[in-house]
Amino acid sequence: MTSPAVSSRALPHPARDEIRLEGILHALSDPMRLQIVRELAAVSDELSCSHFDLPVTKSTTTHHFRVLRESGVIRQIYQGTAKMNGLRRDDLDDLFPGLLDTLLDAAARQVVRLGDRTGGVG
Amino acid sequence: MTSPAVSSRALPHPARDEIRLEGILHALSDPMRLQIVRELAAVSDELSCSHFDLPVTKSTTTHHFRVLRESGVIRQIYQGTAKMNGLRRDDLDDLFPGLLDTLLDAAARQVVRLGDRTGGVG
DNA sequence: GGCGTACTACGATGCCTATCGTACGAGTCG
DNA sequence: CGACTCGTACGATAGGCATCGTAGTACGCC
Repeated sequence: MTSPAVSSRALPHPARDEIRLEGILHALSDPMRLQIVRELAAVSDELSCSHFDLPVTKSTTTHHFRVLRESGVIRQIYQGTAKMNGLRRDDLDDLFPGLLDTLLDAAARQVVRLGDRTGGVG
Repeated sequence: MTSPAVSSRALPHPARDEIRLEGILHALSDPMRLQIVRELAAVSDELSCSHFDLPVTKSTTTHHFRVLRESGVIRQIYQGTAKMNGLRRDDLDDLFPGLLDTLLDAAARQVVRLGDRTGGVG
């Protein structure tokens, strides 16, 4: 009633205090998920799941996004049929200052060093 | 000879260029291994495996140290029957500047925040 | 040589997880 | 309504991994 414009399908997110460092590290230890986070950081905006062209099926993509959400790395919101994904920068920077930027920098350095194409940012 | 004093049993370590960020994150996503790294960083020296009083058997302890070594986080050297462990600060700081310190800081903050005893440093 | 300590190697076990395929629900557009 | 797109849920599968126990190796000491 009050806000019928967007879908009200709610997605469970961990509260800020429930975010654990081990969970973040585990989530980012997967190359696919690390790439997702790099792309999200590059646009500093929200992207739909379908924006990402990952070399896995949609089922697996859903799985990876859920891992990122449940670990507290990203926030997911439905907008119609699309599900928008954004980094939880505010929460992460508050809990672990500098962690996200350092991890992103480390990932970028590795891409440069290895000449890897996993970045996909550019 | 030049250095016959210590055992020559060699342990396989990844070269600096072989160290991967994903491997580091995976290694540190385990609470036990994160605690080991925190203790090593606290003493900024080398510690034997038996120094650590982990709530697992020696077999499991060996396993965790191997994961840390094979991911490039620590260096292991035999000294007689003991096996000394030290952080690969030089390599890590060169490959990923600030990463190790940021991760250690994040871990410390979490211990303070959660009132957790997993630190064991003090 | 004999003994004790420190660590390893190997096999087993149970859980977690990355992946897939298929069937389904939610929303948009004609 | 009907069709299409986006994403989910569920089951299956294969591989990884944290853990253990036991047997064994390397080293130092007496």
